[in-house]
Amino acid sequence: MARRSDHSRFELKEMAIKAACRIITEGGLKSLSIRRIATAMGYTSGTLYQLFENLDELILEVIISTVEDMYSELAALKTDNDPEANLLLLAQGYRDYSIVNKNRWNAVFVYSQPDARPMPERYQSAVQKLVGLAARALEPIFRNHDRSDELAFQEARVLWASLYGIVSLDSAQKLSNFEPIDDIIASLVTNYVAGLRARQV
Amino acid sequence: MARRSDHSRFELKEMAIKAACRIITEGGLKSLSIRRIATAMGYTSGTLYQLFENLDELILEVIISTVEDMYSELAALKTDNDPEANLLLLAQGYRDYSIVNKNRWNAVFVYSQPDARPMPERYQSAVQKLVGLAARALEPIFRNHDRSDELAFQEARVLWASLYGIVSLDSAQKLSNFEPIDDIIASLVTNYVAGLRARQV
DNA sequence: ACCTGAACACCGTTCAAGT
DNA sequence: ACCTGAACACCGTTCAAGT
Repeated sequence: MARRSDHSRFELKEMAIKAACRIITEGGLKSLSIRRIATAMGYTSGTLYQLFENLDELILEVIISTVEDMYSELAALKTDNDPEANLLLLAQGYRDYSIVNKNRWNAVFVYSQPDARPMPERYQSAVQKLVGLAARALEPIFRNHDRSDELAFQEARVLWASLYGIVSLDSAQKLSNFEPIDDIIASLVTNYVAGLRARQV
Repeated sequence: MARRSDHSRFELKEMAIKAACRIITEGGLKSLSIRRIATAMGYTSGTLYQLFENLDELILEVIISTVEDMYSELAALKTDNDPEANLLLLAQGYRDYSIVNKNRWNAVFVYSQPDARPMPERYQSAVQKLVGLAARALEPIFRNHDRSDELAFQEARVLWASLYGIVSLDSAQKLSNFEPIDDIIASLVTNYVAGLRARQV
């Protein structure tokens, strides 16, 4: 072997990320390993270290592409003029995606940078785009403000983080599940929006 | 060696859980291993399999005791008569605990049962007690209802899950942190309570 | 009965050696 | 330059063997 050059560096990276994605989809993040990815690609583990710093960097790529993938699903949803209805639509889309792509989305929940470093810029901007969808839905509420977009984005971030908590607890079955998750999500959105409205007067 | 009986089965379990707790506190969940716990106890790894089914069961004990520990901290907080002020107090306590006991609380976030099984009863009831604190704070809002305690508990669960999302995203630095976490928490509590109030009329 | 330690089947990561 | 595969230092888990 050695010196095959069947694929460009770029192609190899793509192959690795795709293989990792498939392994996570099938067996969850815990089942992922460098050796397994290498085998799935038809290479050996050493090769992966020429493409990525380490396993964490590779996982990060899967995470980011998953967030981006969710964005394109949510962005395609038909929108409503009413902020509450719009947000409910987005939240249901979020929940649907996290159920259909359970293992992949769970990886997004569980992954964290080694040594408590912050998540990289590329991840942040992928999330930013998702939060932006909620922000646009909220904007009508802040019509009378001069900085309506900024305010909407702040509140959208709160809703995003809250939804993240609800869905992640539900997915790990960490919330005694007497109530269906849809009711919990509806409760969050309805009350939060009602609160924003009440405080705008 | 072999056959020492220096400690009862119960003592050994306690020792193992305490050792695991210390290792997690110092190096995070990732640094925990059966072998490391065994060494810290002065035993070998085989012994731990007479005390616990596997590593997951041992981690679960640490998780539960951490949730219980947080409960006793939050339960000791002095309470206010106003629901909003009371909830803010609890939420700040939650945040404080998660920062002071960062690695331990992070383990609570990250841990999930193998094979997607639900979390066991003991964990659920430990969480239940925590949610109960928020439920009691909310009750004045539902005074006029016949099932005020049930309603309060449902809404408390929504707030609990949302707070969980905010703190976990912040702890992993997954939320572009332009806003301080205290503002995000305040925004959640204020708007949610305002919404509940507005919808009670 | 209690505990050990070797054994098995895995890991992530590095790097000299081959083409 | 590209890729391999052995090597290192770890894993979780099992279980025959010792006292």
